[in-house]
This record gives sequence, C-alpha cells and structure tokens, in this order.
Amino acid sequence: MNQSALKKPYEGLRPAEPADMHEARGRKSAILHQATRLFLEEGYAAATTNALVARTGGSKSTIYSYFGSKEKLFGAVVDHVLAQIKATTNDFDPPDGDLQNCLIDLGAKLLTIVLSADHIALARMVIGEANRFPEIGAIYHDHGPALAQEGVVAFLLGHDAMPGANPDDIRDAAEWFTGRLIHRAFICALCGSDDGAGPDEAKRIARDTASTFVRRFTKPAGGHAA
Amino acid sequence: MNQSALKKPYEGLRPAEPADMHEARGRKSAILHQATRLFLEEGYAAATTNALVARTGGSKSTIYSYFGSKEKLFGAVVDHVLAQIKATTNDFDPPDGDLQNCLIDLGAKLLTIVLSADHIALARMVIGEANRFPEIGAIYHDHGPALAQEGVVAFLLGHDAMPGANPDDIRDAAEWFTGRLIHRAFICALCGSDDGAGPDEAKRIARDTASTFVRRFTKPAGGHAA
DNA sequence: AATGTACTGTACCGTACGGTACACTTGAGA
DNA sequence: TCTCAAGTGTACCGTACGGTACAGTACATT
Repeated sequence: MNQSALKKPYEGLRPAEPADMHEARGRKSAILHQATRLFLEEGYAAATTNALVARTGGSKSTIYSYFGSKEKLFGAVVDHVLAQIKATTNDFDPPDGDLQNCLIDLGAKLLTIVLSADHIALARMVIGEANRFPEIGAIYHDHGPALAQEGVVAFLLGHDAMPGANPDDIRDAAEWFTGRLIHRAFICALCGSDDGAGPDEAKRIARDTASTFVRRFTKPAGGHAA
Repeated sequence: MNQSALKKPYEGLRPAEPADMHEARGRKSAILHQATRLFLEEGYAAATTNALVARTGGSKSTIYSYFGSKEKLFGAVVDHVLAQIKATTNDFDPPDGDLQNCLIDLGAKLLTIVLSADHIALARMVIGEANRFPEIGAIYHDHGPALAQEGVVAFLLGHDAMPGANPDDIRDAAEWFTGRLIHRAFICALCGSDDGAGPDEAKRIARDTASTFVRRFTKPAGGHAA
C-alpha cells in the first residue's frame, strides 16, 4: 500500500505534531497513539471522542472508520499498552551475579514497571471498568499480574534458587516474593497516595524484599543460620 | 425529631420496599442505603440520579436537599461503606489458641472482608475514580489497606509473635504476611477473575499463609527446625 | 485531465445527564 | 382548623455525549 502517503494527508493543513509522534506510521497508528495517551490520562468515561479529535487534529469520521466505536477503540488501546509493557518485560536479562543481586534486579525492574505512570493509569482504568468490560479485565490480568508472577516462578526455577524444593513450594515462594514486593506500593499508587511510589523507592523495596527472601525462603524452613 | 414519621411519607403512595430496608431510619438513611447499593453495583459514572430515584421511590428534590450534589453523595457513600467495613474489622477477637491458629483466624477474617463483593465494588470504584477524587482515594487507603496493615502489626506485637525482633522487623514481617495473604486474590477479584475469589478460598489461603509465616518468620532467620 | 482513495470540517441527531423550579400532599402539633 | 416542616411528582434547563451524514479537499495513480 501507499503507507508513505498516509503520513501526510492535507499537506497544507497538517493536523498536529508531525515530527513528534515517533511511532505514527499511518493515520491509524497516530490515532491509536493519541487515544492511548488520552485514555490513560482521563480514564474511559472522561475521555471523549471530541477530545481525541482535538488531539489528533483529524475528524471523528476517520476515527470511526478505523475503530467503529469507542468501546472497540478502548479494547485496541488496552491491547496496545499491554503489548508495550510486555515488550519492556521480555528483555529482562538477569545479571550473572549471585541470587540476591539477581532478585534485586528482577524485583526492581518489575516494580518499576508496575509503578510506572502508564501502568497505574491502565490498571485504574481496567479495574474501574471491570464490571462493564469483563473481557478486558481478564486480558489485563493474564498479560499483567499473572505474567509477572510466572516470570518470577520461571526465574526461581531457572536459577535453582530453592534446591530440593518441589514446584508447588516454588510457586508459593514466588507468591510471597511478589506479594511483599508489589502489594503495598501498588495499592498506594492505585489509591493516589504518593508514599512509596517514587522511582528510587522501587529499588529500595526490591533490595529489602530480595534480602529477606533469600534469608527466609531459599533454605529449608528453619535451616541453620547463614 | 419525628423520625418515626419520616419512615412513611405518602402513606398511600409508599415508594419502595417498606419492610425490606432494615436500616432505614429516616428518609436520608434510606437514600444513603440505596445510593450505596446503586454505586456499588453500577460504579460512579453509571449510577445516575434518576436510577437512584427509581430505587428510593422519592424524588430528586429530596436527594439534592440532603446531599447537595452527586459528588457529595458519593463521598457520603464511601464513608458509609468504610464505616461498615471498619465495624466488621473492629470486633476481631482472636481465639486464645496458639499463634498459628490466631493468624489463620485473623487472616481469614481479613481476606473475607477484602474479597467481599461490597469491598471489591468499593475498591473498583475508588480506584477507578482516584484521578477525579484524590481525597476519596486517600480516605479509602487510610481506612482500608493501611488500617488492615496496622491491625496485623498490632496483632504481632500484642502476641509477641516474634520474640526479640525489633519493631521495624515486625512491621516488615506484617508486610510479608499481608502481601502473601491478600495480593494475588485481591488483584484477581479486582480484575474480575473468579479463580481464587471464593469464600472458602479465603480460609485456605489464610491457612497456607499462616503456616508458612510461622515457619519462616517467627524465629530468627535460619533458626532450627520446628 | 480524470479518477479513486483517504481524510477533513462541520453540522447535526437522539439521548441522557446533573441539577433546578415549583406547585402539591402529607402527617404532626398547636 | 390552621400551620408548617418534610417530602413528592413532574416538567424542565443547559450541556455534553457517542455517533452519523455529507460535501469538500489533497494526493497518487492512470
């Protein structure tokens, strides 16, 4: 197709920020990008189609020709954000240090993503609309929290962090790890509290969590002192 | 005041469910009660004032004379639900068994409340609207998650669950406990997933959590086996 | 020069919202 | 019987929403 042309319709009346949108290959991507920003900033209900038009600079007709309805656009946005987050998660390459340092690194990366402004905004939106859009709630859960949990399990398994432990115990230990790592800070962030939501805070929490985890969980219960 | 009379205005055209609302002392309470149900079921945006009128059977005039605006009504509803939850929490009387049984009891009670339909609906609403109503987010956080956390800390302190540990370590241990107890199931429930949200599930999770907690946290790290 | 495609701009539709106005009805007390 | 606070019923206001219609415009292709 003539994608190079889609970039610049209405040469004289160019809509908005032509050089700014780095990922705007074609009108549809640009709209999706702006819609993502808008939804994340305003939430589903408060994000109006007219506001989206004001951002993209185009017209509602184009948006509706691409996405059909606000609900479908919302679904596309959630998919888009989750894909971005997943891409960020996938490139985790644990440093070849000792277990504790690896856990610190993993935990800090995980928590940084969890507490990122985009993810908090997405989670708020998905949770707030979970009644009206149950499928989107399930998609988010599978591609967000459940995926993170599996990542921790895979790490513990791959690094033989708990020698001799059976898979159930490892899954359980992973729940302890993610629970301590994420729970408090995540709830704080969702509620809007600022305490415990800073970017350095993630590193600190990850250090505390990894330290205690190694001490309490990587040896058989009540094993001898380190 | 003539509260007994407020129960039945318009004797002939009685609005709705006269004997059903057990806590309707006066019109205002009845409205608050129905508004609570409506908000919890529909969420803030989808809960319309006309729908509330349809439930209470009265008229919008009365509602606005009492609460002034939808936002203020929302605030009153959140306060109301939090007060109910707090009342449920406060009457926790730990059985005088051993530590593990107490923790199971405490954990099960806590988790049952957290996963209750009312609380999930409230949390969804508060989180979804945390951008527009930051104060309500803070109120929920202080009277919900933070309060629960403090309850666990107080319990651990009061029962001398970790002899010789300093207060910081006890607070940290409490975070491990609540994180493992609540995180996964709570997120699942918020997202609408049904796995791990059952009522018996709370007991099971509490048992697992308390068991491992006693094993891993109530002795100095790496203490000898029980 | 003609044509098709992709998009724009604007005006508009039906609907529903939060909130108000106001005349009305009721029951209790004086 | 009169008054009055409390609440009712209804009609309505201004606004904004999601979504549509339609004529117009730029550009690539032919």
